[in-house]
Amino acid sequence: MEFEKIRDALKKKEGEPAKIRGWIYRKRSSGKIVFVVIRDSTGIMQVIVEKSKVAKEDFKNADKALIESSVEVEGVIHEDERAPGGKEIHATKFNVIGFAKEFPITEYQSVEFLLDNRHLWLRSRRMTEVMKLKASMLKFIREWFDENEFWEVTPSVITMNAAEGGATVFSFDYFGQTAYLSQTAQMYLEALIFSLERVWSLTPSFRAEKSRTRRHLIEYWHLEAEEAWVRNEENMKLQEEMVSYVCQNIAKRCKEQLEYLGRKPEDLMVVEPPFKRIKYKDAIKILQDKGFDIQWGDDFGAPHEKALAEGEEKPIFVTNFPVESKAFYMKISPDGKTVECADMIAPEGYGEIIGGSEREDDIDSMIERLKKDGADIKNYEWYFDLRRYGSVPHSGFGLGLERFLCWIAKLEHIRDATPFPRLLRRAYP
RNA sequence: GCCGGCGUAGCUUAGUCUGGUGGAGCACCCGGCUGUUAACCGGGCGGUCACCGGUUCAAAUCCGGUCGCCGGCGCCA
Repeated sequence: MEFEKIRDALKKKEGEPAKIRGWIYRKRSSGKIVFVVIRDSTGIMQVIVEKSKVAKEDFKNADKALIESSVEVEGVIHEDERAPGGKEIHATKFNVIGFAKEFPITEYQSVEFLLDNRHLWLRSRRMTEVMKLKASMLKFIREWFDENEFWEVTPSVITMNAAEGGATVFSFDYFGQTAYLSQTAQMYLEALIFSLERVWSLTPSFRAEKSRTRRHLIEYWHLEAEEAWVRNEENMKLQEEMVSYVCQNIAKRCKEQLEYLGRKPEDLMVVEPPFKRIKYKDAIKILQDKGFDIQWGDDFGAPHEKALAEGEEKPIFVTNFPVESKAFYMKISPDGKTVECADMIAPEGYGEIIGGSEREDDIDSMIERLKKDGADIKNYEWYFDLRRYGSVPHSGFGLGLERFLCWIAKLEHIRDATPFPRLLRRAYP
């Protein structure tokens, strides 16, 4: 008989044989009977080991094996309302594969301790459900891009182009030259649209910002797309369609994970196009009316984003930010003061999850803005070439995958949206 | 960079204000129990009170410094 997943064993009927393997999740013993709850990647199931029903050695091992020991179990299914899930296995064989030492993570846990023991905490139900949700998100994202004729591409993470609007970069020695860890794949994606037209990529991005908030990771997964022949308005349409597609599929197909994490599927089912669009200048007025001390030219902080999305069930777009507050590659609007950009702000205070824009095609304008940022123009020559050889209107956007997941999974801190978070003071384990 | 908080057993903590032999729960070990639900009952093991210095007859406790961590702001996705 083959091993089966706990999910499948739980579907079996009274009296059927079962054979599972996994890790001890909980254990209680009572003299001549041991209750062992086994965990595998699909769920948990209680196993009953009775002294009179198994080999002497098997009972002894079941009795002494500590939590997180790895085990193989054979037995018979019994329906019993006292068991979690309503079914349990009465063991005929109980084989310990790896005896666990005393597991450090117990009933009481602090944030710091769990981060120190992240490699073990990943086994928790909570982290497991979050990682499953993340995998599902990626699956639906791929589906959507595939159905909308985007090509997935694999740009480099090592780059010589340092600047993206003043955000701090990690630098390192590249055989005698200074190279950087990428903060965005955007410029490489722009190069690829001249053959593939619509491209997207998923890469790690690195920000050496000394940010210490629940919305920042030093290393995060950056989902970026770039589209030829697309202007800002259509760019927003693509974003809201993609985000809605992911939300609705998560709501329909990941109920178990959502329920465990406390996110109602209905919250995500309502996410559908179109999303509300607010121009920056109107957003400023709204914020002033709400009592914020903010004026034209100021960038939004977390409290501003939260206030703007207050009462919204769906994300909103804030468009047309002042030229000075955005990156050199964003196309300047006809008014000359703002750029053709849009930030997507998630509801419930989760903040900005997407930044996107139509791209500038005027080389002189870009050079002027780059110089203001103190960038070395010669590293951008290749990028200007893209405007010299058959330039087309084009747009793109970048989504912080962990921020998106934070909102979807209703997480309190972005560190839980990734298995090994890189934080300001922590890169171990 | 700025503001705030916390470091006591493997873990979670009481004790710090008001100085006088550091208590408990969990985990683990031993014993008991044939239906437990993060079981229960009895016993046991476990502490350089983050580190350095100062005050004092006496410091976990008061003072100064160092280190580590957490929360928030700013910046950003």
